[in-house]
Amino acid sequence: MLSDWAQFQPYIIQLEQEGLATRTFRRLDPQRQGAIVGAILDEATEHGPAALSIKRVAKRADVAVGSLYQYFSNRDGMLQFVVELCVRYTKDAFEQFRPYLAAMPLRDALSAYLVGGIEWSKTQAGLLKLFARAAYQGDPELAESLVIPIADVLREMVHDILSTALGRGELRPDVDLESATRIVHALMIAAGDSQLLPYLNNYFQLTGPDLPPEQLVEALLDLVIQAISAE
Amino acid sequence: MLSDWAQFQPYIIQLEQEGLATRTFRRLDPQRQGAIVGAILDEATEHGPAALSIKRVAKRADVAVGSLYQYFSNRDGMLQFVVELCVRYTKDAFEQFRPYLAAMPLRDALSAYLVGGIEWSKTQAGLLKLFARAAYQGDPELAESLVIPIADVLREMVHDILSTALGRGELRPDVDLESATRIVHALMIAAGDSQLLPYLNNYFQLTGPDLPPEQLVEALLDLVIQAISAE
DNA sequence: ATATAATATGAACTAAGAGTTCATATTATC
DNA sequence: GATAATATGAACTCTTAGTTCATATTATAT
Repeated sequence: MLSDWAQFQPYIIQLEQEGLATRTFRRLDPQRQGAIVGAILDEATEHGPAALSIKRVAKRADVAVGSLYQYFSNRDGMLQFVVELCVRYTKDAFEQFRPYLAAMPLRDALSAYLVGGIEWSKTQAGLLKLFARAAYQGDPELAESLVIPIADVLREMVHDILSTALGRGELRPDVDLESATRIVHALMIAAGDSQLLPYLNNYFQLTGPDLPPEQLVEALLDLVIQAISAE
Repeated sequence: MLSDWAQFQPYIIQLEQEGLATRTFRRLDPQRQGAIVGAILDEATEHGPAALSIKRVAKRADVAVGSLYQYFSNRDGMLQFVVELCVRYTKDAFEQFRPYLAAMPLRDALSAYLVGGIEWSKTQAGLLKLFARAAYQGDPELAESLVIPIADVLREMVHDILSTALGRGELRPDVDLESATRIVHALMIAAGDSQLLPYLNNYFQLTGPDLPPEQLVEALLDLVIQAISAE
């Protein structure tokens, strides 16, 4: 279920104007809208967005296939709709937090970024989950329209956090900001995604019987701080 | 092309005895064997092992579909064959390097592990590439038979490297070995895979215009050393 | 040289699943 | 009560998968 569905309205209006969804879809009662978008997201994260199937989405949302064709032009249009919804909503959400995070002390900022990102992804919608699934799939089309735009925002946020910390003298003066940003960005992704998509932890093995998620986060922050912070 | 094909013979004999390949396949001339295994690996890393298609493999290896059924019982058997080949060969290869890596100074060991792992994966065969592709796909069956076994070996190697370094007093005495192992393991994976499967770098963004692979490796090692090494 | 076994081949079959359409039923609106 | 809007899912086409098997080819043995 998608909480606080109202906040998606502006995006839906915008996407209707761009022809990615029909008037009929916009005028749908919100519960049905939510069920449909939720079903698309769930399907896309389960099988990967490239294998998104209209028939499965219809069954999952408890809606007729024919109806989906009243809402979207076709399968690709449907996928494009959720992809755009995902990109815009996620970007805006992160942009909103950006100044607050940059203003926090380094460790608090990284912690809030990671923990907040995970929590947000879990509760708000499968949006960031969908994004992660797309990223690990390698579809060239989604790379351009989805993966790179959001990955850029995420990396820029880490960059912001680190560069303001550097400005405040919290970092060792000899750290290379660019490479540190990239490495921390990748670490945050690995830690976040192995909680969001548990099967990834089979590979990354970041958490385990001896190291529950909360403890991992602490250890991760300790390590990063130890590596780049002054003293 | 698979270099040094002879070294795979023992594995093929073993797998024949276990019924994963036929006598006919074992007696095939090596060039044909290599072409087939190469085609399977290429297909599996391109579309992901779960979507491995016999017809595409046949076309790629320039062999008739019917022939593949003389070599393997069916599609699943074919997949199981390469998966087992991958697991056993990769595990053995890493086990072989293990003592050497553990004996090296920390930074050299990590560097050799990462750079060597990448080079090995590129030249020897698509074996480790296939493994990485499987890991990012989330198929539960492959998780048990492929991802977890190899990921365990990789993590154990990092653990070995770090724990012997600790024994030699190269690490800060207060580092937590377990969490450090897991974090370094994940970092190595992210760095290695974003070179092996370039589309991953769209997400991890570890390398970029300002940071070519070689420089990233240096930066990564610097950061890890700074974080956990004594002084 | 001939007979026999081993191997190679790809057209043909079956089956599942995809995307899409559309005639019809239902609901809302005026 | 009439007209427009929306909902529906069976039916269609198409692609592609896995698999089989009758036949052709090649190797081996006598």
